[in-house]
Amino acid sequence: MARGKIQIKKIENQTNRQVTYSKRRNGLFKKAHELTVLCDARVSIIMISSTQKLHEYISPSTTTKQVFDQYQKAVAVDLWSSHYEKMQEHLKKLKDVNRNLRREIRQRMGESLNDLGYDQMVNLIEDMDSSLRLIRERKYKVIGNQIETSKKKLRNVEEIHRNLVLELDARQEDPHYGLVEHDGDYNSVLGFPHGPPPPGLHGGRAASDLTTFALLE
Amino acid sequence: MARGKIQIKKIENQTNRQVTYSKRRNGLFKKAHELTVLCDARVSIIMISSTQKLHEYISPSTTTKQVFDQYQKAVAVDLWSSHYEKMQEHLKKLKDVNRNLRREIRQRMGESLNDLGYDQMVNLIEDMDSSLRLIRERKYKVIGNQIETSKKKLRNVEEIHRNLVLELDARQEDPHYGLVEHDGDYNSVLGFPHGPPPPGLHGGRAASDLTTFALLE
DNA sequence: AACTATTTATAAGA
DNA sequence: TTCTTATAAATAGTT
Repeated sequence: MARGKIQIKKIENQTNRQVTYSKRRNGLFKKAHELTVLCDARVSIIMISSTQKLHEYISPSTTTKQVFDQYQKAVAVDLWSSHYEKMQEHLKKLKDVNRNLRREIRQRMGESLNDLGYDQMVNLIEDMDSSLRLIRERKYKVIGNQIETSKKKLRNVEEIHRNLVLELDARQEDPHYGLVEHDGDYNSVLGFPHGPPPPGLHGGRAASDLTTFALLE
Repeated sequence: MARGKIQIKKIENQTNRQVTYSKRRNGLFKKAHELTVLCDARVSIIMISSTQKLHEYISPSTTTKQVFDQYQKAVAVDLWSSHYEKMQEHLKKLKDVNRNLRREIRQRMGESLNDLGYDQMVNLIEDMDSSLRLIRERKYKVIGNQIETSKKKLRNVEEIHRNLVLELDARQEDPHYGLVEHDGDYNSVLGFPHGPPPPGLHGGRAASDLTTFALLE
């Protein structure tokens, strides 16, 4: 309507469209407000842009809800229920599921058994028995892993100990053998972070096979 | 806006107001429609005149209800603020509880055991063991009850049998003893609804102690 | 409902 | 987004 007439058809340029939307939205809201004041009317405008953004105008003399209610009375359409009802339904379903889950747990804990028929009870026992077997298996596996880990650590400690002894022997024969400065700390690596090292392990300096440490992890 | 500027304030002249309302309403709807087309937007306008007449514009691409639903989703928090938020919270809590319950059941079924520490696993096993004992106890009790019931039934049957035998003996001595018409059906009462009566039980007529039947239930 | 002088809205450009 | 401005569109008051 200015600097050239325009056709009323979709503006393809995204930016242009956005700008026009913003400008005309303001224009529309201004007109709506003038109408509200001049004619003592109530106006509700809700707009959703092509980017799904929502804007609204509502006459100061009322609320959107009031206008909606009036509209409902006139058109006999229920505008409010759908949202609320869906939520209520969802809530109810969740509560049901919840109740059932609780009951199942109670039964698995030996309560509320009156709800169960004899056959169901037999099934439950079978199920729990096999579950228990599974869990016990798992427990044994965990124990086994722990033992395995302990054994590995022990083997490593023994290995290091053997090396140290060999080294010591070598040094007693030749005091200059393999003398290298090194501040590695066996204790923390071997799982003795603060306590004294076990007998036979004199930590502090080491010149021997460092690849051993990689195996420790 | 033509032939003289006007103040934006209520038009007191009733007729004038009505005319302006009509003109500007058309203007507003036209603008709304242009906006709809130019910017690919959706617009809903509801107007209520000072005489309580209702007019609406809705973009052809949608329905008033759709726009309302969208509006509700966007601003529901403002409209039924506390209620809606509480519901949302409740829903969330229920979902959480639900998730935990499911996890517990899964663990009790020997799944998702990675989530459990060793001690927790030991506790679970203890718990399930004692639960299993409870359920087995219950099962044995049910079995016991069933046996008890069967025994009672058997005793009753024997009792009735004895009475019949006594009665028969009495009648053989005196053919007129206790002769009374009666169509009671022992079989259904004693748990033989359709099959033949067991040997020694000749159902059909009975003249003796009817209080026995009350005990059968 | 039509007319039209004038105000207002706004498209395009910055 | 905001400002500018030439021009299109809306409309107040009149008929």
